Amino acid sequence: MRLFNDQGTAAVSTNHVAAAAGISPGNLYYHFRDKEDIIRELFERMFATWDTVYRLPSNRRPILSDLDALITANYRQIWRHRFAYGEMAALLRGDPRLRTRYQVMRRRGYAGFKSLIKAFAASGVLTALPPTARELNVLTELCWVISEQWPVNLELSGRAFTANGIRQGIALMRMVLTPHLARGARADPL
Amino acid sequence: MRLFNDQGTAAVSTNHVAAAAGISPGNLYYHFRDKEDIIRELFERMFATWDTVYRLPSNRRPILSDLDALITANYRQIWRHRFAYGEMAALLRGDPRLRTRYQVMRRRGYAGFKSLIKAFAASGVLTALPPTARELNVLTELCWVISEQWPVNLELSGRAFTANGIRQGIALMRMVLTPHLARGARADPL
DNA sequence: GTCTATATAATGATAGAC
DNA sequence: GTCTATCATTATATAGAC
Repeated sequence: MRLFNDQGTAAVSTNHVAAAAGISPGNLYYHFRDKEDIIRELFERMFATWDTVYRLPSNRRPILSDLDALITANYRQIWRHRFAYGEMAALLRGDPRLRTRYQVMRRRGYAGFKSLIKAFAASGVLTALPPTARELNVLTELCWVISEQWPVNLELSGRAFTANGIRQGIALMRMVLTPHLARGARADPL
Repeated sequence: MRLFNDQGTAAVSTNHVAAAAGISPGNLYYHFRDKEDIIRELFERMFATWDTVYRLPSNRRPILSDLDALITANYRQIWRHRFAYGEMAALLRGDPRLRTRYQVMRRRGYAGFKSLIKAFAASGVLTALPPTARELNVLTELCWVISEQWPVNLELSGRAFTANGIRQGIALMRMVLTPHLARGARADPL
């Protein structure tokens, strides 16, 4: 994953992976059927983290700072797997099996995202959610796109993924959500 | 560009490009130094279109429908060059020269984006722009990320880039801009 | 400018010993 | 499970004739 994150999947050969892992190419092919299989495994590990990352405190009602924490955790998560998000379209185009799998997990993730938004609404953090289901979908989609793309976008612009970069990303998400925030919460400092 | 859009740059060899162009591989290398050079040329053609696409009517004040038209034109433009946006990070990582060039053009494009937003504010379409320069930057960045990523995102989710897909993209951009729209303009149907 | 032919190198992947 | 050795294929890129 480190190699893929740093150089992109196309620039990293199976020989490189084997060398970095400290094993022989032959041994690598004992553990993985082919290169696509390695990438699929990395995707699965990524999917597996989704359930734990996008989770609210179970012992109390979520508050605004939970929202910030969630956004931050999300960005870190995406950054950790940036090889995937930086060339997702190319990866999915080349591997139909991975594409199907991603789209299934994406739908699940999207539903989870919407649940989170609704949970923040129920707890009074977001008091002015869009009235129609359709608009709520648009809002969810908006959050999804920004979540998924902001860390890579940061890299593209030449900036680094630092605390400051994350802060800028939170500002973006806040600008989307502010019109839906409870009145008292809006003044919360970044 | 068609091959790259359909299969991704890594999956398309120079031999494929030559065959699709109806010339020999040797001839292709007479016209282009190497594969990166081909990609750089495609990027340059893309950059060249930016000035013509992101442009307001010169003979009158821009109105709300101009904003929608601009967003639509933008999405179409991105879609036409989706090979670039679908694997931008990987492409820039592998070609420092391209990275530098992209970042220069990106800064220029970002400044143009901000000018457009200000022009819509000056003409009364956007009446409630964020008060501080900092917030205006966040809004601009937000529009930029969505512009750049929505068409590819549409593809990733399994949807097609059709009139309907574009309409959904406009809805996204509208949700970002609505809090800043003039009151009378908000009721405008999609 | 365009071609054919080819050099060179790397890649993904396998065979088979241990 | 791990290795060495190697294969077949493919890709980029060049040489040189026309």
